[in-house]
Amino acid sequence: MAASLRKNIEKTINKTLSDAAFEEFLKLMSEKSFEKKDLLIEEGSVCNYIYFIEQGACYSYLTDQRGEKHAVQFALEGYWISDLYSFFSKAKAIYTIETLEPLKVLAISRENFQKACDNNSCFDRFFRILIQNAYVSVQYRLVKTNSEEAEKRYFEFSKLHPDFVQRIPQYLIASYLGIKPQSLSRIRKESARKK
Amino acid sequence: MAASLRKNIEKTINKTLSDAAFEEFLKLMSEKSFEKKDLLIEEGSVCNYIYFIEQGACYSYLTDQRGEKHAVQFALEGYWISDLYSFFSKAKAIYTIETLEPLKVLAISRENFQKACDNNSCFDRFFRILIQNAYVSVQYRLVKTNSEEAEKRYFEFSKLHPDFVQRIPQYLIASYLGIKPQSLSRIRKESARKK
DNA sequence: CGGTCTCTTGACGGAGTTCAAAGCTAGTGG
DNA sequence: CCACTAGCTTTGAACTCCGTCAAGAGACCG
Repeated sequence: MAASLRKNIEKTINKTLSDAAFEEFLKLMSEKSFEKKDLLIEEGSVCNYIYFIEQGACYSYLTDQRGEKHAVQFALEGYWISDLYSFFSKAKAIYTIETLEPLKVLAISRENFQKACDNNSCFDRFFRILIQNAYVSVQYRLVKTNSEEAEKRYFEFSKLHPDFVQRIPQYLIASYLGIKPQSLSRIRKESARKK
Repeated sequence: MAASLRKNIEKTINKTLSDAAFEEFLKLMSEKSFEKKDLLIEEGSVCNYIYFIEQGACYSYLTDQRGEKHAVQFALEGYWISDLYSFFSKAKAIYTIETLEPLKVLAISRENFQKACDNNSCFDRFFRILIQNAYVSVQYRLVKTNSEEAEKRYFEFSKLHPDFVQRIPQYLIASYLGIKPQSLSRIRKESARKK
């Protein structure tokens, strides 16, 4: 049970956990299930959990003043997702997290997160590395958004995340890339023509 | 000495450090000075330090295939800067860090970073929070880049970072915002007209 | 003061948006 | 199991924001 979580942690900190240490951590997490289109977090409410995806797919987005949604992150099996600012500061979340498929997650609350880190400092390290990887990749995405055209960004994305392209609707991928669905459709059409 | 660093750490982890703990940490850092236009890290070489800015200003950028530079981060007094991916993985850096003014920094090497975290787990926590804050703000910048027009991004930026607007050349701010200097000039002209 | 770097301004062009409408697809209920 | 609907994708035409090219004005430094 929760083998994927254990693997995820051990791979991240690059060392094995004792059975006891892992069991202790796992006790601090609760399993939850969601239907398709359910919200894990809603903008405006406080985000009390960090989620590890066991099965299914979801994504986070920001809603702008005109009511348009802008995809921020996708999460499939083995990914973590949350609104970290809200989680750590208890401020209102600015992002909403919505499922794309029926979802099974392991959730850790703020209090239990604190406990986990206090019990065993390797979890401070684990979350540091997790967030560090997320930071590095978001920073890269930002600089690419500022320096590359949409077409190139799309091909880099589909090379890096073929699984996302399979399972996530095109209009959300467009949003994630910072373009409109019409534009992505044209990019794909044009690239099909070339070949 | 290094009071600003101590304040920075204590504010971040939200508790005071013992003199001994801080001294121990400080011993792991070395003070370095740079002239204006010096490079702290160069794209293609391995980044071996994380830098804490004591005095001066610098910024990181990515150079694209056409040789154009894209500003990624600015750092003034009290900020930390590095190429984290290169630092942690020992891979070649993709960013260059260049001073904008004569610079005084405290630098921590990879080995000493490891020691600091091993000696005192509050540094694992410190760097987790530091990177977490950076992550939250870069993610926000990205979604704003994808959802707001350049004019609005510029005003949000100048409201949030009036000190940057004072000390950093306009063409670099433009680059940071993902637009050309000409466009930023026109945005500023237009806003002056309105008032 | 001369040269280089930065900022401004103008005219034009192009990547991506907007608006609109028509296919297409998948999920739902009869 | 099929029909219907809602949501997704595609396509076209006009438009817009920002980029590109070019040139000149201003600022800074040796």
